[in-house]
Amino acid sequence: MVDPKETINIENVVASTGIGQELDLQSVAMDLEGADYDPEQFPGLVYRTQEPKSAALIFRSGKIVCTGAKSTDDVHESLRIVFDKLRDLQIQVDEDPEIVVQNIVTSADLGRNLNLNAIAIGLGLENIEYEPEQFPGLVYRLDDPDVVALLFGSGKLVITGGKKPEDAEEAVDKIVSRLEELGLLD
Amino acid sequence: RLRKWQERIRTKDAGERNLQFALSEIDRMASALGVPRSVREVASVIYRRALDDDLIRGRSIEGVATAALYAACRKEGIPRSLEEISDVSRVERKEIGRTYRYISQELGLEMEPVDPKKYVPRFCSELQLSEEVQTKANEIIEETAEQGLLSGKSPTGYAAAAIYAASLLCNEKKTQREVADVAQVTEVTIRNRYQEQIEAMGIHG
DNA sequence: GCTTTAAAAAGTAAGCT
DNA sequence: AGCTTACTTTGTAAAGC
Repeated sequence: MVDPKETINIENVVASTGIGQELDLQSVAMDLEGADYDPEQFPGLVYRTQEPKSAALIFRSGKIVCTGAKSTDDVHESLRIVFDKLRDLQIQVDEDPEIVVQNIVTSADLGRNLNLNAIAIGLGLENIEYEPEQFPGLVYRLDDPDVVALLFGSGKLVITGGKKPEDAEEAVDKIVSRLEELGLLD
Repeated sequence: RLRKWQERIRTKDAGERNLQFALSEIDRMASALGVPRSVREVASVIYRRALDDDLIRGRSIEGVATAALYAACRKEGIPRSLEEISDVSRVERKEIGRTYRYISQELGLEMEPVDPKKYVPRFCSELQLSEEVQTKANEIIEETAEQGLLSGKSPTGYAAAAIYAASLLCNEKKTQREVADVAQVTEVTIRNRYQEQIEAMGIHG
């Protein structure tokens, strides 16, 4: 039996940072190739990096949100590219802006099909949300780590809301042992 | 503090005044759906509880009333799909679903997933199918669900496929389109669920 | 509460050939 | 009958309405 922990894959990392300088997004939009800026629709300017692939939301305040990266290293690499692009436009950017990971989305595979109906009852209807008419996944909120898991009939799952990769590992471990003690993983 | 107290009284009074409207809306929708009086009463109780727990803030009265009715139908064992419910409500399906999940969580309704078999009598009756077909459809649902085929699937689509399969097996054939129309699902969904079900049942369609 | 961005899971749906 | 595209769910920051 493959340890479900070994199947964990980081699918998306969201992080925030700031250059410590206010920006004139109108002029940045003019000079930065590929920038999408529509202040009527959303106050942030969207800039996409190709390698690593990510999307940066740049705000007037100088704060930046980076999303879509596949690892925390990719987040740093993507933001390094964004910082350099801004410096190319003669914009002052702090030396090493603090980058804070806000959310990590992970997928994993328990390796066997799940009876979501039985799991809903077993985990307790008050602890889960399972409405297959609206969404095929069962929503399970954990307290520690503070993450949300989406369990599917195929045995695959998604863990989101974590701030570090270990959160997903702990979550998978707890979910596996909980399902095992309920006799729902056989 | 006095201001907050006054505000609470004001919103409570407003809620009580709107209660009349909410209850009449529940009555109107329940009539349109043709559900028994017991369901309207359960829906009214759920709405009142939502009002008492201040769950209506930031939501429309009609949305909470509709969600309460949806929950009541399920609690009473005669579920209506969100599609059917939205047909008699002015609130869109997505909002009804969201509001239902919210009040269900907050009020601790502990709603069990809908059993597809609950749709069989009504859908079969609308299709003028015999008791034999209903029994067969229930068998298909029961057996395939036990094999784990139900996880993540919509109850209406699941029931529709079993009814379609049963109508074929009992020589009372209904087309996928006919079944799809009463269940408000697509023929594609019936086809997909049907294939899985007959394979699990060991039937060669 | 909404707006925007990203990604996964799996089911459902709609449009086109 | 496929194939493609797109929407449902979860979490998260940002600024502004």
